[in-house]
Amino acid sequence: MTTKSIESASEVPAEAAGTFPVPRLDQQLCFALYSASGLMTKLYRPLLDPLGLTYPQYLAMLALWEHAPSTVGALGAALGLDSATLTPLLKRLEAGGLVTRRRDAADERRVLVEPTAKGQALRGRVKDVSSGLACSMPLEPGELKALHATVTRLVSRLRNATENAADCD
Amino acid sequence: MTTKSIESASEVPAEAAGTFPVPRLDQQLCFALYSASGLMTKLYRPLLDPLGLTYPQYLAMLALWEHAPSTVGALGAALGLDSATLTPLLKRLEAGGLVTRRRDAADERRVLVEPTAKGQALRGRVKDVSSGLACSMPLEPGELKALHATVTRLVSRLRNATENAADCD
DNA sequence: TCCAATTATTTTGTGCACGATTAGTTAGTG
DNA sequence: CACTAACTAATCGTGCACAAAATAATTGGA
Repeated sequence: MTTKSIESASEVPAEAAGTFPVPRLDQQLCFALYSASGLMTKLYRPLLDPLGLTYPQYLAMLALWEHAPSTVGALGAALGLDSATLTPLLKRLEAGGLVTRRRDAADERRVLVEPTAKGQALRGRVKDVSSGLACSMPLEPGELKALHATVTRLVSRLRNATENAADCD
Repeated sequence: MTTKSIESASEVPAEAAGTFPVPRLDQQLCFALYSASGLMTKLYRPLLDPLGLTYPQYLAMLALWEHAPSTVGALGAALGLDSATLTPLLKRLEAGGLVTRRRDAADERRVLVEPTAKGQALRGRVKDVSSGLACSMPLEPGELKALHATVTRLVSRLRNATENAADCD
């Protein structure tokens, strides 16, 4: 593992104050998560393409299949997305005939989103996505479960951290 | 709320009658990784803003501090990014005076990227980013280390899976 | 020498994501 | 009855990401 000492050999001309110990890319958890997320999206792409969905659109449909009708705000809270991201995404889903968007009669500020019949029909084809993916998951079941639990815990705590936004400055 | 919290460890029989058992959002590892990655980026933002860096730009600088000069292709391999993504990103770093881009004299096809003095100077201020972040990391050290190891293994295997692209169809 | 294949970068088009801003609705106050 | 405050969604500008096509230089033959 120790591939050190090649780095400082010649190319970097040794700053006056000396080179600071910068965190290495492969030691950063954030980079590992960033890479894993990107690769998962790439893994989903060929499965979602025939369904006419992008990965975030797939997540939105999952949330709507679980609970509908749903307001844009509630959907954003479930997915961790801003309304500025969600609105155009939902408009594309609406353009594809998968969801409907309508003002809530009781509170005209809200917009209710709901799968159409076509959107519901997509539900059956999603099983193939999950099963096709499970077979590509290159971890043992127990390991995978533990990973999911840990990441979920991390997410729930990061949510607090980013909300408070001034924990330790 | 308590709709059957069993994950149905084997296959799904219920072909008929309407609603198919769609995977729940909070049971999806991919969604957990997606959320974690997004939240990490959000957590970094206030720390990187004063440095004039976005999160992907920060990753690129980390890679360049480790090894420079570097070709665009090598950088893309290290970060898992396409050159079509990297080129405009590097141009913005160049516009900010943090890196230089020049053709390789030995092989005019390549473009070499290297931090400027200003880019090197940023190195010292990055320590604050790491330390500021470590304090917000809401996991125990051991747990964090295990998580990093598992995600790293997942990433390396996903890389193969996405390259081969036809493991189990 | 010239031409085809290879390699690397850039461009184009589509979509995701966020911060900041704007507009409209609802509710609470004087 | 305005008038204000809080809330919801939409809009604008910037930046990230990828696939596919276009561009450019190098290399390897015939």
